[in-house]
Amino acid sequence: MKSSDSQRATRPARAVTITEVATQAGVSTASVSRVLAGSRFVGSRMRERVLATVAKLDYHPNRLARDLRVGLRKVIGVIIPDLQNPFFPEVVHGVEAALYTAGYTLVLGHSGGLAERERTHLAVLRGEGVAGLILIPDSEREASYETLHSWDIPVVAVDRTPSGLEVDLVTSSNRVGAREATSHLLAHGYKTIALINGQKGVSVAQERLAGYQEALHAARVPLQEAFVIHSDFRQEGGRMAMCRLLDLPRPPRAAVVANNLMALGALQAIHERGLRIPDEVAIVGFDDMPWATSLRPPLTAVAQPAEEIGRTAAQLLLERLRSPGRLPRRVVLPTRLIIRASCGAHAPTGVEPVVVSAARKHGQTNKSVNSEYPAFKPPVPAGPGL
Amino acid sequence: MKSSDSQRATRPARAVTITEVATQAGVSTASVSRVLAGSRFVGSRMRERVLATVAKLDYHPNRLARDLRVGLRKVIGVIIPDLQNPFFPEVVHGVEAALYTAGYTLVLGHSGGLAERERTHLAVLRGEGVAGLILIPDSEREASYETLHSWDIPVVAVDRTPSGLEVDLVTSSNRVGAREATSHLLAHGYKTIALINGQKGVSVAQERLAGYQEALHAARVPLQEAFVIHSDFRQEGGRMAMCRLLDLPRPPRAAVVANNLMALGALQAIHERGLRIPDEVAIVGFDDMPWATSLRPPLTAVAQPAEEIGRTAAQLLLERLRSPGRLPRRVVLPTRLIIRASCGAHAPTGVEPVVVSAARKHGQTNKSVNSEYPAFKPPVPAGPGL
DNA sequence: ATGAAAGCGCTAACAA
DNA sequence: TTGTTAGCGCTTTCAT
Repeated sequence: MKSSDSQRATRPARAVTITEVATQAGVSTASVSRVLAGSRFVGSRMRERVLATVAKLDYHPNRLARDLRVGLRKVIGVIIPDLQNPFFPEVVHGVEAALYTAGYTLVLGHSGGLAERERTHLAVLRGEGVAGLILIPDSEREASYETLHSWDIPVVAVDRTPSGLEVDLVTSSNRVGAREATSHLLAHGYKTIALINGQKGVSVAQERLAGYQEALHAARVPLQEAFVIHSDFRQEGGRMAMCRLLDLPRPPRAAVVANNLMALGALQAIHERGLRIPDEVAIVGFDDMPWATSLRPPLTAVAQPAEEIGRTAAQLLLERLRSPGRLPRRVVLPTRLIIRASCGAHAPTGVEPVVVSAARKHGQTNKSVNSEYPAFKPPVPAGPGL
Repeated sequence: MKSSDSQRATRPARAVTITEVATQAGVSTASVSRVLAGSRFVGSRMRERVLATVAKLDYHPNRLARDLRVGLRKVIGVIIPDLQNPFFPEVVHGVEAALYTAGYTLVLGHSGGLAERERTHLAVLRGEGVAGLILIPDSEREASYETLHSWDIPVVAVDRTPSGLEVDLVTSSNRVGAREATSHLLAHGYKTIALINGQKGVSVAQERLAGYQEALHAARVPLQEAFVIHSDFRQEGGRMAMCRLLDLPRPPRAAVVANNLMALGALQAIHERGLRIPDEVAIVGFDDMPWATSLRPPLTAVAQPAEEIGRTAAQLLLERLRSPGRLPRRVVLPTRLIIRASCGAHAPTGVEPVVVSAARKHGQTNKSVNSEYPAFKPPVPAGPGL
């Protein structure tokens, strides 16, 4: 429209500025600014004139200029490690929802688990002057966030604990979740239960391992080293891990798999060998994903409130923006064991899964609610593993 | 560090500015700017001094100020309709990859299929002065992008055609994909094939319908109205659609399902009725998702190169940024029919799927490569539908 | 090779 | 109630 269509410039056509509006309306830029800011100190005639001109010229205020002047940006940076793992987009979804409501804009950085990319994004976000940062730390090395120290903006970490960083943190009750998953299998008579876990260094993995150990310990079942495999949170990793388990002279009769992609891989491995679930191998996964119900048998899983995690993280950030000074908080959102059929339990109703337990918010551990379990008859598995 | 830790301000601590660096180094701001810009006209002593001071002060240039001054922003806006559907995050992943390489930053907006949200994001992005826009149009009403007309920046649409908008477009060969899926089923002897599709108004849905029709027509199989269901691209929609089909007096023996979430829903419905796949109902889905191989039977699907779609979109945008003026292009990326077992075909090797055909880039239609098919014996389904 | 100074578009004192 | 003006942090002529 306003650009020379004949001889297109490389730069985008300069946009309408507040000055042009002011001139056209025959008022000062200050007045235009005031009208647009909704100041109470403007005459109604003035307001009309300005608004009309704004509409006529299709004026859009330049946020850059505004933010530069005011020294405040309503922009939040989000760094996530993996767009392939559906868990993270859901978290982002939650973040987005909260930010949108609060009028904040979201700048997304994808680290792909690469420390360097993460650093680059951090630098860019800093240059952009984002008001706050939601960080889902890279899975590899979770240290080296010294950069953040010299950078005085609120940060909230999600899902994984960045070492050496005192910030708000939102996670789900990984330990409890893993414990419940394991206990559930134990309650059904499984005695040889493997854990396919993520990288050793990652905090989620550590927590899930801890939960697994707790459950075994509580049931006085000795931990077998060979049954704990540290993989990489990805599908192929899960497949290989399960292969290794099945290659054991005395393979486990059940497995807890510590994330959704690895669970998929584990299932693959089991199918490839023609083994039946849960009769020959029982499975409890992590993350309740849309496909869980479409699998045969449907997948029992420890559900994490991904979206709520994101929303909570955003809210924490927004709060801290209002009142810095607060001490760092950690919010632990409850996981839920959703019992379907892959674990060898028969869900009472054909369709609806059984939901078991929940940790409570704000760092509390959840009490186990084993009493809520329907009294399943253990499958009494007979096979190599027993 | 530099903020008063005792009496935290609401605003973030003012960052180090170029002026401070200049003063500290005893040079002019212009020099600092030049050094940082990598100008050749700077003495080596100067450079050293500046660089040292920059490091000492931990100076990070303010991109806002820079961009305001220069009138150019290396920021691209991306608007996507649905973060729950794993297809879109993968597209974003591709976009991100390309943008990162080119040094661009990504601002993400989530419309959730809501026109108003989309408008809001558009306005914000405009205010942010993004250099370009990648738009995956809202599924509901794809019109009303008049806003974009008055806004003179390059836009590339992805996946769906925004009506009334002359912009670059990246899609996959939806028509061909749907045709191949349908033809494949026909080739295996299925004569009653349903299509579970997305909303009528959406361009992808239209294209997939067209492909479905083409295949039927080519095989001289009459189209049955009742077999074409327009759902909503979501899981529950797919489930209900499949339920409706199975409730038909003469239900179809096979179905093409036009996206991944709906396919999951359809499977659910089939399982709920205790029907066997593919013996009683054969299924070909859209989108080759990680879980396809973990389903039993593994899901035959029309794969879309989601990530490549995103990467291509970003590249198109970047190109146009360099040379506006160009005429709008549309790039059609090839789909691939990945044959597994849910369609009633037996993949030759136990594990590796058969990949059939591909449309070629840049708008060409792909030639069907039926010759590549191993000679499957049609399952000769005997049931109500035949 | 380096510095002085103008100005990007906007808001917020301060005046009037 | 409205206008004038300084200046946010940066780059970029234009001098020197």
